[in-house]
Amino acid sequence: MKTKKYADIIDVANLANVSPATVSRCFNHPDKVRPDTRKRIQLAVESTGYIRNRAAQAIHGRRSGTVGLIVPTLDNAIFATLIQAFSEQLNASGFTMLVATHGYDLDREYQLLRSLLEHRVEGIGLIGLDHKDETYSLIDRRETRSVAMWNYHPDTRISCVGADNSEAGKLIAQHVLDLGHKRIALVFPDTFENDRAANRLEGVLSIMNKAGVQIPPEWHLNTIYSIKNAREVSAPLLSSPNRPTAIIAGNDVIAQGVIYAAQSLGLNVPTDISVAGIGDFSGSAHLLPSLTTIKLRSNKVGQTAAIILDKLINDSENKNIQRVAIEVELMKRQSTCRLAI
Amino acid sequence: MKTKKYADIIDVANLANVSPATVSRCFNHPDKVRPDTRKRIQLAVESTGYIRNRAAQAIHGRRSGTVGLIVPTLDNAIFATLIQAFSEQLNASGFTMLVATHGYDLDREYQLLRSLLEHRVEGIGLIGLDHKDETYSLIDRRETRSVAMWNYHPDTRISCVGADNSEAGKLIAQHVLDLGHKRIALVFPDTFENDRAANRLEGVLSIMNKAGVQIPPEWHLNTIYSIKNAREVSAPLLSSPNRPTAIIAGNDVIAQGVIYAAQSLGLNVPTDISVAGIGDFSGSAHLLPSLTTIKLRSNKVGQTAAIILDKLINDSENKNIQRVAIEVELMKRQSTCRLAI
DNA sequence: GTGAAAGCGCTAACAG
DNA sequence: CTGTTAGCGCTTTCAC
Repeated sequence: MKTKKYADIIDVANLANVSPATVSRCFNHPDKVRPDTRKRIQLAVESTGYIRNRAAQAIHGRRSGTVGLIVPTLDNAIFATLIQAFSEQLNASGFTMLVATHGYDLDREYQLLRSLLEHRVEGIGLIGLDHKDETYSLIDRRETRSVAMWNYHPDTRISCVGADNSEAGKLIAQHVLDLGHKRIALVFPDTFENDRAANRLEGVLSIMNKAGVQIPPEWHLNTIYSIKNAREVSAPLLSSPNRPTAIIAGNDVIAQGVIYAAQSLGLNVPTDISVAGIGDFSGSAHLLPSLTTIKLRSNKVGQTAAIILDKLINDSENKNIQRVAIEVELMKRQSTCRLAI
Repeated sequence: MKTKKYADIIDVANLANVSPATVSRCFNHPDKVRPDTRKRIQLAVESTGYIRNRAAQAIHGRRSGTVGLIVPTLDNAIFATLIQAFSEQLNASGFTMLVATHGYDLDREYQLLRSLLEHRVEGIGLIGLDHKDETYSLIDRRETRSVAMWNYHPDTRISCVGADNSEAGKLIAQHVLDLGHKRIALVFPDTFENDRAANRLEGVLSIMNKAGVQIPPEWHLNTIYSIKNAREVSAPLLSSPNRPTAIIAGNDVIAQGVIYAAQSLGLNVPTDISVAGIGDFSGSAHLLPSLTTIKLRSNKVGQTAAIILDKLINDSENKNIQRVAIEVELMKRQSTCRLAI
């Protein structure tokens, strides 16, 4: 004797006096089932406590109803907004999101992609454009719909949507130059396997170069994404008698650390030193002083990416690579000011 | 003629000159397959580009290899650390995490639970202890291994691991009282469908009561989780001539908003007004002034929860409800000080 | 240690 | 509109 634990589609069918096929149809093509039959099935579902088995659905090579997302880390305000928007938009299209984090290890990213593919995700969201060749080939080979978020680039192997980080770097650099600064320092995260930071830096440097402004190597500081580290790393620079008049930080968290370093050394931001960030994180507008930065609209990036992915998955037509640049915008606020003469 | 797109277990079997059954065994019980056979299969897997189909596995009522996580939102530093730790520990046990967000809507949470169950997750992580009765019954009915994170309580329907938020409230309240304050205001988020905030508030109030300190209703402010809103909401209170000498905020983000409100009104924190938070978010130690708060160790909560869930899933023995309280700790920092006489 | 065969729960034709 | 039939890709008894 077999004791089934949970109701399956057959139990529902029996109770509703229809065939399993009809029950199945009722879920997948409700319009093809007569309303009263539908109601009977609905009732049977409730009274049996039946819960569909997506796995059994997915086996037909059909929809698994999941989309994978691979991010470096969740423990970071940086991606939070992005992921939230991505996830919400995806949910609205009926997908459930499988998330995995690789901790900035691209080998791990490849492994995670394989693992998500085992779950037969219908699409993949990635962060950035810097991925292993294996990762790209696997995506190609399985023809996995995919979209890279965060970074826009006109020439990519997969669809992408993101801010033009190079443009962001240029904008903030130009702003600082426009204020008359020439003695400028940089506090950036490591650009290794982090193309966002690399692009921003490249943007900043290109504008500096064009303006003929040199940044001495010892004024190009390296930090991790942490207020604490940024603060520690920039303190020596700020306490030097020969300090810069402006600092451009690789992102807002770093900028916040720099501001704290300055303030605890008794420097006024911005009159003693201007500080600019990139990212416009939630909260940046409400710091004291409020932070001049570049708005990246990460929620729009996440949402747009989800829409593109949905289209890639559902429109058998539009299989071409889509590339969307989300505008960046200079947010002039209190932490930067014109250089006193 | 059938054109299969991707290699399946049969292709692998043919290439390796074994039966599909052996290939399957090779994945699931490698020790039951001779090493050289195993190697041959391994080779065939690589050359065919075969990727296992978890869905087909899951259909046998066996492991889906996924665990579900339902959180109110991802767009919030509050849960980021927790989720990251949970996810990492889960990954270490070989699970992939399915994440869904309900935006603080508990009806939606129930729907998401159903949806995750459709994917046959092997376990569920939830935030908080406040859930619909349907949610709890569904978990019971399907005997879903589950763990509630964030909040500890000695009497729960499912396993839980979290900080004792009531204790956190008590600790911070006692600290403020110990500093001699009697004119104390509260800035808290809405406690509706948010048991963490409710427990913290209850802890604070119980200590206040015990000490005979009354908090006038107009000094009990309500805000959402945002620096901006907290700042706006607390400004009127702070600019009143008859202002409190200390403010306890429902969490660190709110506390930061309160501090900014005070500072932009020209008040010194802590000499003019003490401000305390709860949570010890990353960054709180590096604010200016650094924030006195209660450390909640959310990474430990997430990690412990994942370990418990893994145990619940894999140890057929230990099916009892587990409850773990993660210690809270007062972090005395610069934003509070003894009341000047 | 390995293969053959019988499903797992569901869905997509195809009839009716 | 609904039922019948034939699998999807894999795992698991049972033999061998």
